[in-house]
Amino acid sequence: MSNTKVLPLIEPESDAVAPCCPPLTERPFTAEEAETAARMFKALGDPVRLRLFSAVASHEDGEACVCDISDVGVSQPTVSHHLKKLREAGLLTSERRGTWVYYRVEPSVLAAMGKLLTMAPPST
Amino acid sequence: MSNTKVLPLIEPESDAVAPCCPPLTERPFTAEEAETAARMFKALGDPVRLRLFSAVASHEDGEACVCDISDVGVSQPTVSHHLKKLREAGLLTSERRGTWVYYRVEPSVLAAMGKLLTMAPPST
DNA sequence: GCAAGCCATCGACGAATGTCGAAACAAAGG
DNA sequence: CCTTTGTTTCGACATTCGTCGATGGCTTGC
Repeated sequence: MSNTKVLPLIEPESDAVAPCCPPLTERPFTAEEAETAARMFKALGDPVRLRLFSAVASHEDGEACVCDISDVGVSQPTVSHHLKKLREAGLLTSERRGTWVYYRVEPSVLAAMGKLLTMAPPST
Repeated sequence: MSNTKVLPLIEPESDAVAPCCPPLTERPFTAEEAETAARMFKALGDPVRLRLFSAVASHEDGEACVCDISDVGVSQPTVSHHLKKLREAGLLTSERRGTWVYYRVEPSVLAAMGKLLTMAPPST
């Protein structure tokens, strides 16, 4: 058990994070842009996921143990399922430290989604 | 049944528009807040709807005829279905003028959703 | 090693969703 | 009127989604 490796923890899912699209108001989205952006919106389009995400985002140091945020009215497997969805959408990352697993928000994603929703400045 | 109440004319859909929630990062969302906010994110969580919304939002004067934005790769009834969903979520409004129906973005909603995604300012 | 606690995965189920073609509705023009 | 054109509604279908209980994998502590 010489499992001394420390950080092969970068998720393959993190490519969903990247800057994807201009503001929604700038020009009509292409099919590809829409596909990418919709994946992120969809991830936040469920009440339970939104509560979980908000719980992590507002928690101390921007990270939270699963055990701290599991009280959202659904079973434990369901919580785990939703956290996985949020991970796959690139909104959260997870890391195991000893007994517990900690989730953390990917800050660049919030910024990217925020920009999508900005109004275009009055063009001339 | 002297129902003299004055304003039953408000669309049932328009309540989804209102200021609903603090930034996601401020504190954990309540179940109610999550329900409201998730409805809006869900509406944008489909690629076709996102393209339609973007097409309207980026169109001249912020409004567009259905016939101008129907080229998103699905049948016309499906376009109509998605536009209805966006209306019900409070993101778009529609108005018939003669032969054509025009859709228009509800600007306050973009602002509200944008605020949800803002990072909390460093506390103290 | 073994029991206990935390978290993820599996398999199954009903409900919701996206899609279409056909049909209905509405306005405009002959 | 009747036809044409633009848009919505209806009915049906396959797929996806949210949920659960049961099970499995890790890590810690005895």
